[in-house]
Amino acid sequence: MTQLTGMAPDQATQIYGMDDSPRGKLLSAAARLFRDKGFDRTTVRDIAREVGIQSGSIFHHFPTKEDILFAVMVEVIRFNTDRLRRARDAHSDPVAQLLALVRGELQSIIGDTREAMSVLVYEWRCLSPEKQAQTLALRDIYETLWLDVLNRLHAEGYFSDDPVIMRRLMTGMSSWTNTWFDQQGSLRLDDLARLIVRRIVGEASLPEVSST
Amino acid sequence: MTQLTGMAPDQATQIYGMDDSPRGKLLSAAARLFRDKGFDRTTVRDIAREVGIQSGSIFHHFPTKEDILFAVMVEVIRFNTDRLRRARDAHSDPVAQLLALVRGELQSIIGDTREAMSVLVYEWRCLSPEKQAQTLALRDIYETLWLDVLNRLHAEGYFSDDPVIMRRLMTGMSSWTNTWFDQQGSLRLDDLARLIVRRIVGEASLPEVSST
Amino acid sequence: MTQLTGMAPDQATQIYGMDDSPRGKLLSAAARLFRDKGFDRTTVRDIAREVGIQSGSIFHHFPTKEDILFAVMVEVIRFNTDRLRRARDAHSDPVAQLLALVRGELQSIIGDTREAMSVLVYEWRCLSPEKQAQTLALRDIYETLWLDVLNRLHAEGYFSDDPVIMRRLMTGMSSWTNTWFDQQGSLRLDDLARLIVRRIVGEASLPEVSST
Amino acid sequence: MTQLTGMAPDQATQIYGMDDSPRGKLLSAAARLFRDKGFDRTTVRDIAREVGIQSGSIFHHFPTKEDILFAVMVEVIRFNTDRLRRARDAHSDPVAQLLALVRGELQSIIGDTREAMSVLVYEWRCLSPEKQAQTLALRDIYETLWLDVLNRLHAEGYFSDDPVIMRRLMTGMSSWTNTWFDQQGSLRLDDLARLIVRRIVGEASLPEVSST
DNA sequence: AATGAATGAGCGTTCATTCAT
DNA sequence: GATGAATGAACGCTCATTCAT
Repeated sequence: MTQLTGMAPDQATQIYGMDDSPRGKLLSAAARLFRDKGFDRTTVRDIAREVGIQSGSIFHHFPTKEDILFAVMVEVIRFNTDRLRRARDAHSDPVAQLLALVRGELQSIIGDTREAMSVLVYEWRCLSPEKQAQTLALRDIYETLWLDVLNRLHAEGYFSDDPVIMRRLMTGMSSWTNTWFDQQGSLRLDDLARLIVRRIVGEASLPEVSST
Repeated sequence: MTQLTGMAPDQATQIYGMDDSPRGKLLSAAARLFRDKGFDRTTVRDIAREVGIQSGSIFHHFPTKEDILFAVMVEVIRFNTDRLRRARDAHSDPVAQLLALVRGELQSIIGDTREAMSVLVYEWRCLSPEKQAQTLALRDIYETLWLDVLNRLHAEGYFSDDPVIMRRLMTGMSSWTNTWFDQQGSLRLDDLARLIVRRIVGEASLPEVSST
Repeated sequence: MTQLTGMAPDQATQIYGMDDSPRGKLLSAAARLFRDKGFDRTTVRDIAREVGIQSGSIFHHFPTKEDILFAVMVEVIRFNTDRLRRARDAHSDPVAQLLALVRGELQSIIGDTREAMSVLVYEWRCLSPEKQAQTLALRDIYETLWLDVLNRLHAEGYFSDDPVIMRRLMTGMSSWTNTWFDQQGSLRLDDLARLIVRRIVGEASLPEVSST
Repeated sequence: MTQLTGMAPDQATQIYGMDDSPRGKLLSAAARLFRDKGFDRTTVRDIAREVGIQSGSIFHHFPTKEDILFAVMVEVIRFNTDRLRRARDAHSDPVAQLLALVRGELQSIIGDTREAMSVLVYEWRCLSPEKQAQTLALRDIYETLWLDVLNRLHAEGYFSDDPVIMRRLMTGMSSWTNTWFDQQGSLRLDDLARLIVRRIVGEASLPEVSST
C-alpha cells in the first residue's frame, strides 16, 4: 500500500506505456495537453513542440491524432486496473478491500495519473464509436473489480441498497474530486477515502486502522 | 412540489430564455448539439440547420459562437437557482429542504434541463476566462443555497463532517447521474434523491414521507 | 476670391449635393468615412449609424454602396469645376488665372472638400469601369479649364515645356498636399499656391499682388 | 548609372526579396495584385492561384495577409533606398546628385518596382499602426537622402524656398507619374527627370550633360 | 525515423443586399 | 420612407495529414 499513499506530490509512478521512449513521451505530453486545453484545441503541432520534434514525425508513431487519445485512455485504464487489483489483493476483509479500491481510485484521479484520467472523462466524445467500444470493454474489467467487492459487502449486510447504484454514486464522488481536491490542502487523500467509504458502509463499519 | 416530481419524460418545463423566439430556439438547439458533439465539434452551420436558418443569421442573435455557449450556461444556472430556491422555500424542516434540493438538482441534471447542465460541466473550458468569471459568480449564488441548508444540518447534528466537503461529494454523485440514469428504468428520481440524502444524514433521519 | 482664401478652418462652403437632405447627409458621412477607412473598410452600417438610420434604409436613397461612392465623386468634381470656372473668370491676366486655379484646387484638396477629393484619388479602383468612364468625362471638363490657361501661357512664352506635362506635374504637387499640408501650420494656402505657380512660370512672372 | 537609365521595358532588376523562392514569387504576385485590385479586394486565394499553390500554403510563408503587404513595402523601400544611395554616390556635384535621385525615384515609380511603389502609396491605410510605424522608420532613412542633397543646394543658393517643402512638391510630381507616364511614349524617363529638376533649381543650373 | 512544405476541406465570421411589415 | 431580421456568398485562416527528400 505504501506506493499508493506515500506518493510524491508529482508523478511518483508512471503509466507503463508512458516511458522515456518517443512514444511514451508523446503520450505523456498529449495527456497533459488534452487535459489542459481539450482534445480539439490541442494541435499535433502543440504535442510535437512539447517533445521537441516536428509535427509530421508524430505520424510515424500514431496513425492519427485520435489514436493518441485512444492510447492515452487504454494505457491509463490498464495501469489503474492493475493498481486496483494489487490494492485489493493486499487485503482479505471486504471493508478494507473497499477502502483500498477507493484509495487507489483517488490516487489515479488526483494523483499520478490525473491528467490521463481527466482526459478519460472529458474527452470521451472525441473517440470514434469503435474505439469507444474497445475502451468500454477495458472499463468493464475495471468495474468488475468494484462490483465483486461491493456485492460481497452487500451480501454480508454492510449496506442494503443496490450495489450497482452504490458504485455509481461512488464513481461520481471520486471523479468529481478532480475539480476541487487540493493536494497541498489540509484534507489528506486517506481521510477523503475513509470519508467516501463511510457513505457506503456506515459510520460503525470502518475501524480506526491506520492506512499502512 | 408536484411540478418537480411530476415532470413528463421530456421537457415538462422550459428554461426561461429558451422559448419560441429565434434566440430561444437557437439556445435549445445549441444546448443539445453541444451536449451531443461538444462545443468545438458543433459548427454554427449545424446549429443554423437545426433551427432552419442560414449560418450567417446566427450572428444577428449572438455576436460570437462562444456567446451562445455563455448564454446557455447563464440561462440554465439562473433557471435552476430559481427552481432550487422555490423547492427549498416549500419546506421548513432542514432534512426535507435537503431532499427538495437534491430532487431539484437531479431534475435539472437528468430531467428538463439535462442538455444544458451537461454543457455546463463538459464545455467549461471553452469559455473565455472573462466569461468563466461571470458564470462562476452565478454558480456561487446557487452553491450558497446548498451550504445554508448543509450548515444548518451540521449545526443540528445530522452529520459531523465538513459541510463543504459533503456538498462536493453530493455534487459528484448528482452530476455523474447524467452518465447512467435511465428515466425509463425502474429507479425513480425520487428514490434516487432519498438514496443520496441518506448518504449524508444517515438512515434514520429521513422519514417515509410522500414526495408531494 | 474672398470665399476661397477667407474660408473658415472647417467647411466654409458646402458641396451642392451634400445638403441637409437625407441624401446629402449620407454623402457627407460617406465621404468622410471613405477617406478615413477606405471604401472597402467602410460598411453601410457605418454610414447608416453616422446619420442615425438603419442600414436597410440606405437603399431607399442609393441602389448600391458603389453608387454612394460614385455620387460623392460626381458631386465633388462638379462642385470644384464650378469653383474653378468662377475663380478663373475673375481674372483676365493668364498668370493671375493660373494662380486662381491653383488656389481653388488647393482649397478643394486641403480645404472644404478635402474628404471627397481624397476619395476621388484613393478609391478610384473601387468604381466599376462603367462608372469610371462617366467620372472621367467630368474630369475632362475640369482638366480643360487648366489646359486652356496653360496653353495660353505657353503661347505667350511663360514657359517652353509641353503644357500637358506641366499640368501633370502640377496635379502631382497639388494632390500630394493632402498628405502633408497642415492648415494650422505657418505656411498659408496662398503662399503655397504662389510657390507652385512659380514652378511653372518662373520667379519673375509672378507679381507681388495681394491675393484679393 | 547605366543600369538605372538603360532599364528594359519590363523588370530589368529585381527587388532583393522577390526572387525565385516561394516567398519571392508570392511577394511579386501580391505586389501586382495589390496594385491592380487593391489590398482588400485581393484575396489570399487570388495570390495563391497566381503562384500555383493552395491558399492554405500561403500561411507557411506569412503569418497573415497583412504581413504580405508589410513585406512588399519593406522590401521596396529597402531596395530603393539602396538604389538611391548608389545613384547619389556616383556624383559629387549637388545638381547632378539631385538629378540622379530623381532618375532613381522615377525608375522606382514607373519602372522595375512600380507595382510595389504604388502599393506603398495606395495601401498605406491597410497596415496596422504598429507596422505603419516600422515602415515609416524606413521611409525616414529614404527621405534623409533627399534632404541632405536639397539642403546643400539650398545652402549653395540654387533655390531659396524651404527644402522640406521643395521635397514635398517633388514627391507629388514623382509619385503622380504612375498615373500617366507611358514607358512606350515619346517622353523619356531621363527627360522627365531633367524637367522635374528644373522646377527646383531653375533653367540655368542644369547643364546639358549626358546621363552617363 | 525524421523533416517541413504543401494540401484542401472546413471553420467562424462579415456584410451588401432584400423584403415583409 | 423606414425598419431590421434574414440571406448566402465570400472572406482570412487553421490544421490533421501526406510525402518527397
